Parts: sequence; structure tokens; C-alpha cells
Amino acid sequence: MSEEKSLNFIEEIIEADLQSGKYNSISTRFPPEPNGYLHIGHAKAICLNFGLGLKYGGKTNLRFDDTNPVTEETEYVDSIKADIRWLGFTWTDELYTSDYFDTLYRYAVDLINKGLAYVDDSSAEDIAALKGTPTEPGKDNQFRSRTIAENLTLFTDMKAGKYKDGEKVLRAKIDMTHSNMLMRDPIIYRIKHAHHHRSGDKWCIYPMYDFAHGQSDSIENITHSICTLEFIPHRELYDWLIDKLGIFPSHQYEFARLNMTYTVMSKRKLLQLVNEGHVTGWDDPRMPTLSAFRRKGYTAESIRTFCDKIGVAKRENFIDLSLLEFCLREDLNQKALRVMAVLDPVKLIITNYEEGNTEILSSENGPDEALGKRNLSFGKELWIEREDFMEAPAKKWFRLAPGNMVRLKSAYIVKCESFIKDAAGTITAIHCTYIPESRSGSDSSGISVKGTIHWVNAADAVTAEIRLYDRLFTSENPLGEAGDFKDTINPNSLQIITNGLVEPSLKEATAESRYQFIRKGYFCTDKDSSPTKLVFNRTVTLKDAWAKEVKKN
RNA sequence: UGGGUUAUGGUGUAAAGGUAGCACAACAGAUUUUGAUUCUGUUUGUCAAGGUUCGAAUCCUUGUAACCCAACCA
Repeated sequence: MSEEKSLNFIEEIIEADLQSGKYNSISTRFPPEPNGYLHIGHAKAICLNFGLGLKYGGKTNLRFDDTNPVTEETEYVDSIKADIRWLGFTWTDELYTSDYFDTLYRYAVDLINKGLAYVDDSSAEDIAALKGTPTEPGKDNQFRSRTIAENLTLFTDMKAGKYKDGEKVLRAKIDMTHSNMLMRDPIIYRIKHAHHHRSGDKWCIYPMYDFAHGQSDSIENITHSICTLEFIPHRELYDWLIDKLGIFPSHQYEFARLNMTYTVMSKRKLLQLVNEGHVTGWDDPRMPTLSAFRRKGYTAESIRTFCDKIGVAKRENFIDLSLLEFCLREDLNQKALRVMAVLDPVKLIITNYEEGNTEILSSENGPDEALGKRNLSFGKELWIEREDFMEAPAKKWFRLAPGNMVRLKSAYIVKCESFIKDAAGTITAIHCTYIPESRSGSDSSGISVKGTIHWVNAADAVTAEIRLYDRLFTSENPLGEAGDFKDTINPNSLQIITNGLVEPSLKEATAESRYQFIRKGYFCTDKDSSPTKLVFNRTVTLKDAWAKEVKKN
């Protein structure tokens, strides 16, 4: 029986609210600013918000928090929608804070009329100077005492475009000595003569986050507004504004954002990686963005499982990348078709196999019989992985070595008789004999070997480009290192193999098809791939007990 | 040194005064035509010090540590 999963603290709050009759149903929202691509940290918030909506039969809106026209673009809006859909969630309503600009403006006027907001002519520096510090209270300035009528006129003029950027701001009149810095008369409207991706040039004043977010939640009747820990200090202002405006009381709850080893999760830093060319774009498979994970071959299912496993709490966390990879492998192990591909080929010649002979062998497509079988051709000359041969075998080595026997996956047992080296010492061919009675499925040889290796038939192998991705940073915690986080960028995060050889069944591979290249890892067709030039991305390696063995010695 | 938030194995996350559990990681073994998968087992923990109690991760006291807050960003 499935064990009862304990509730996270937000589910506990919701169940209590539902039980007490505070709400009959709940509403949540996912509120990204369209100023970048979604990353794995957003996936946690998406799974939380949409998951809650699904679990408690409530609605979950997608709301673009687009109050800053200079950073936001339609490209980002589109990518965000695509990523959420890919993750497998459907929003109730697609909304934009910019659609509330008229309402928000009325709210601001309302605040002025209540004597709770004023227009301030100070410069940014002057405002900062009078704001005080966490340990020292701030001070009032002369603009704070303007009359309601004057404030109304000035604010109308701000809206009408009579002032330049930065000349004036509208501030909430709260308390310049408040212990919470955010309550020291926060700026709620600023002047920006900028083109907005949706409202165009209609506005030259834009509300700040604090004057838009809670109000938008309220307008949408969001019951549980979930955000990350750093917004805790904002909650007091969030509640203050809702109270003074007398609008629907949404409530804010905060959880700890996701941090993960070997990556960074801030949009600003990711943008830097893109702009400075450390990666090829937001969907470069080394990025922690959802579009990058998708391109690299991750399944949406695995990311959802991951988000479920990491839980939701209020304490700072630092999750092992290996947990994500575990979720991925667990899923891919079920789904990925098994095929053979040789990344670093060396020729294997079966000396006792008849010249020109070809036979068709059958191989399973995966551990699940439902995945079926496919045919493979086999002949005298094959390609095998260079690293599967060792001239002087190590301890516990059970792959190919002089005099050693291994099985060629789904084919025959072969014995290494000799090998050829060129002048530079590189092995150019390995000569084997095969055991005709050892054919897979009808093995009567009675021989058992410890090693099984993959191969492709030289007669019909197809060349492919194979991109091997590794973590982007060498440090577990790039931000924790002294110096710039970019100093820890892994110089070997991408290795491109141009002459990989894959079995011919892969010729028909379509974009985002997922495979397991037997013994090498999970791979997926890249969007750059075409029938004339196959390109595969390594999604993740297989667990490798041999590599560990080697490391130990 | 103002205010706020948080402390449970290496990493996450449970335990609502009553057996510190689960997952990942690590380690050992079995199975294996992928050194994969699967299976079995092992190691490791309540921030500290006091107190209340038959009994404390949980309650109380006093400390300690980490994180957040001084953008006309969100």
C-alpha cells in the first residue's frame, strides 16, 4: 500500500483554511517576470503552485509580472508559456500585471486621497540618504507633508508625462523610522518613458513590484500567494496595502528557493553567461534552464518527480545534482530505446568470419518486452569502443585484451588474438576469432564470459556528431568560491565528437527522441540534427562502477 | 551592534511530548548478454549548554551559527 505522504507546511495551512471554512476553494498563481528563461528553480515553484491547484481542486493562474518595461520582452513570455506546458501544467487564466495598470493607478489615487501617499521630488541619492540603515532610523523630508490636492495634481502630471525619468516618484506614507526598511515610505510608482511589450506607450509611470503584486493577487482573488523567502520582509507592506486599500485579502506564504550543486540559479547570472558567450544561448544544454534541460534530453516527468522529492520547507537548501540525475535515469531507464553507438571507434576484424558474409541479428529495444526488438546486421569488420580494449589489462578487467574473450552484445563471443599498432603507438585494428556456436539466443558453446561490449557493423554504420556535456562549473558552489563565479567554469563542459558511429536504425531519429546508447549513457537527438547530419546530445551518463573501481586504484 | 527567518546523517525531507523514519549519496554483496537495471545489507543525524517531565528533535531558559532586508529590480 502506498504510504501516506506527510503534508508540507503550505499544504497544512491550506487544509486548515479549508477545514475552518476560511475558504471554500483555493487559488494560486505562478507569477514570473518575463525577463529571462525559466530555470529548474522555477520548476519547483511551478510544481508547487500548479500542484496545489490540482490537489485541492482550485485554480492556478499564470500571471506575467510585467511592471518593468525595460527588462521585459515577448520572447520571454513565449518561452515561459512553452516551458510550463512542457512541464505538463495548464493554467486557468493567462494574465498580465500590465492589464491592471488602470486599476493600479486608481488604487494609487485612492491612497493619495487617504493621505497615505505623496509625490517626492528627491533624487534617488537623496531618498537613499534619508532612508537610514538597518540600524539607524530614516528621516522625513519636506515633500512628505504635501497636501492631498497638491499630490493629486502632481501625480496626474506624472502620468501625463510632464516629468522626465527620475524627477519624481510616488511614495506610500508609512513610517520613516520603521524597523522594516521596506516600510520606510516605499516608492510605489516611478517614471519610465519606455515602451512596454504589451501596453506600448500608453504609460510613462509604472508601479513598483510592491504596489503591483499583492494588488494583482487581490484582483484575481488569489487565496494563497506563494513566493520565496527573500520576500518575507515584503509581507508587512503587502498586508498594509491590502488593508489600506480595503481590497480582497490575499495572503503571502514563503518557501525556500531551490539551490543546486554545480550551477547558479539567478536570472542575472544566467543572462551574463549568455551575453558573454560562455554558452551558446538560454537553451544551451549546459544551462539550468528548462529549455536547456529539454534540449539535453531530460523528461518533464523526471523534473516533476525531482520537485516532488526535494520537498517544500523554509530552510535554506543545497540539493545534490545527483538527485536530479537519479530521477532522470529512473525515468529514462523505462522509456529510452536501447541502441548501439561507438563514440571512439577502433576496428575489430573477425579473422575466421567469412569475407563478404552478412547476417541479421535481433536485439531487444529495452528491458521492457513491450518495446520490441530490432534487427542488426553483423559482418567480418566491426567498430568497437577504443576504451573497451586494453593491451595490458588492469586488475579485474573483463573487457577485451590479448587472449581475452568477451561477448559482442546480441551477437557472438569473440577472442582477441592480436592487434596492430601504428608507428605512433596507436592501436589501429584488433584481430579476433569468433565462436560460431555462441550466437545470442542460440548459444550452445557452453562458454561464459564476464564482459559484454557494444559494437556497430562497419558495413552499415552511420556517422554522427555526438555532443558530450558535462557540468558547466567545476565547483559545487560557484557562488561560494572566492572571486567571480565564472572563474569556476568547467573548460571541458562540452566535448564534440564529430566521427561517432551509430547503428543504422538511428537514421530516422527525430528531434527530442531519447535513446540509451548501450553502456555509454542516455542521449537525445538535438534540434540541429538532420537525416544528412545526425547530432546527438548526451543527456546523462550511466552509473559507472568501473570508473569508480579505476578511481580507487 | 536594528528587524526578520531558519537550525534533524554528506545532501534533502518526515516524526504535532512516546521506537529518530524515508530518499539521494557513499560503502559491501547477489543477479546480469549494458561494470547499466534489479535485489540485499552497512555506515552516518536531532546546533550547544542548562532546565521541566516517567519520557524531549518537539516545551522553557540562555547562548551559537547561517540566510534575508538600506534598486526609481522582481
